[in-house]
Amino acid sequence: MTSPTLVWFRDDLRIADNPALTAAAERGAPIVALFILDEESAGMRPLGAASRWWLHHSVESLRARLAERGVPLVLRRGAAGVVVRAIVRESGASAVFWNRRYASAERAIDSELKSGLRSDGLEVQSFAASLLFEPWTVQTGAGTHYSVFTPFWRACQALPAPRLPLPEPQLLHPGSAGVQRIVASDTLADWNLLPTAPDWAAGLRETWTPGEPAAHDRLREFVATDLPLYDQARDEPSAGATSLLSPRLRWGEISPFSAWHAATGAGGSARFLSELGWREFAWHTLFFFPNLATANLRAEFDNFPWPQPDAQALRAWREGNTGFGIVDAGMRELWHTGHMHNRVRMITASFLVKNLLIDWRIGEQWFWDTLVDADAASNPFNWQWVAGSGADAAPYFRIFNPELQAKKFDPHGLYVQQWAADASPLKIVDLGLTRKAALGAYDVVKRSGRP
DNA sequence: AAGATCTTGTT
DNA sequence: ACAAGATCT
Repeated sequence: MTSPTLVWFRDDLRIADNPALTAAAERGAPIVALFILDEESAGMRPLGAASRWWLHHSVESLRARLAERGVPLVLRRGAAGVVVRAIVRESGASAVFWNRRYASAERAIDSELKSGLRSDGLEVQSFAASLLFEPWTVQTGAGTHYSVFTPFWRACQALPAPRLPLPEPQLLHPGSAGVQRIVASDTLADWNLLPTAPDWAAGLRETWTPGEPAAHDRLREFVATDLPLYDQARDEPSAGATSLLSPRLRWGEISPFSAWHAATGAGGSARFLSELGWREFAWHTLFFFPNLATANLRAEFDNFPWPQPDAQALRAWREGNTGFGIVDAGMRELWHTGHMHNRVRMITASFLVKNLLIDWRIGEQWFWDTLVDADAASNPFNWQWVAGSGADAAPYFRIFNPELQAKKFDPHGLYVQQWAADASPLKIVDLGLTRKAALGAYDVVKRSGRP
């Protein structure tokens, strides 16, 4: 019996353009695939509810597709460092391959495992798969990381172009099926990832098909029909011109390399590529600032005089009952579909922080819980961008006016009509007064930064 | 990835 | 009178 190669899947729930899986296939030995639900290791952020829903269906899709190719996907729950060692023992694996992760708790787990397994004599390899540019390869002239997007993205584009995506590896080796030891697996149902009592996921089911095949279908459709109009239409939430790739990228059902080359091959859109760039920049930032979700990137924002949060206002924001059509439409779209148009994310976030004066971390946590694309880097990065506390952030005095934004980007009210036709017109705040209050609070931050 | 207001240019 | 552009916050 040949000792197998263990491929540990994490944020890369795909078969195509999966360098770890391809390298395992080339190694020739049978493959055992593993996915761990790690709710135990120190520092792991618990998945939000919408993320758990997506994960369930995406893992199910991956399991079925690997099974068709003769590769068992073992599911286990527990601290990854312990589980991987157990699976190595149980399977008799002599090599362990995975694609890299970039958040700090995950990196700590992975590097400890890599050195531990290697000193046990195993072959361990990690691969670049989830980012176009490894964070440490993008450096300023001074050898530091970037804190402003434009020079960051310029530096990325001066690096060698992103590699071509890898084709699906050949996984079925004649005679290899069934020769592996059987390794016990949880069932997905054991993990209780889906909501019950109540089952609030009907809107998610209507909206999304998780899994690699649907991700590629969407990419093809986006490139063929939406990309030509992208630059002009991406900011109109009723236009349906955005890629809808965010949850697929977050879970790695499709790689950024596939998205990059599909877009450039179709004539490209500098704007769409730069959106991929913002995703890169968010991960670049998280890599060098691991507390991005909890700490202000600009330390002077620690002096922001947040008032006691208004529980009623917060609830109205969450439920889409603020009386501002575009805010309410966005929050309802989010609740129903687990997604919100990018422009509207900025508007609703600005409203929470700058009109309700509620700490960006509270909004970030709500998005974390309700977005199917909740991403450990992009979500806190973008909240800090809106709040003004982040990297290359919106200046503190840039306060969106939701009514002007609606006039500009939803001039016919189609988006508001779609999501908030029945919303109450009663406005919970005065935009002018709350704007002044926010400017006053930011002034405190500004003055605190001076000697 | 902005808003308010002031300035300049065109009817 | 109004719009586009510059400037400050």
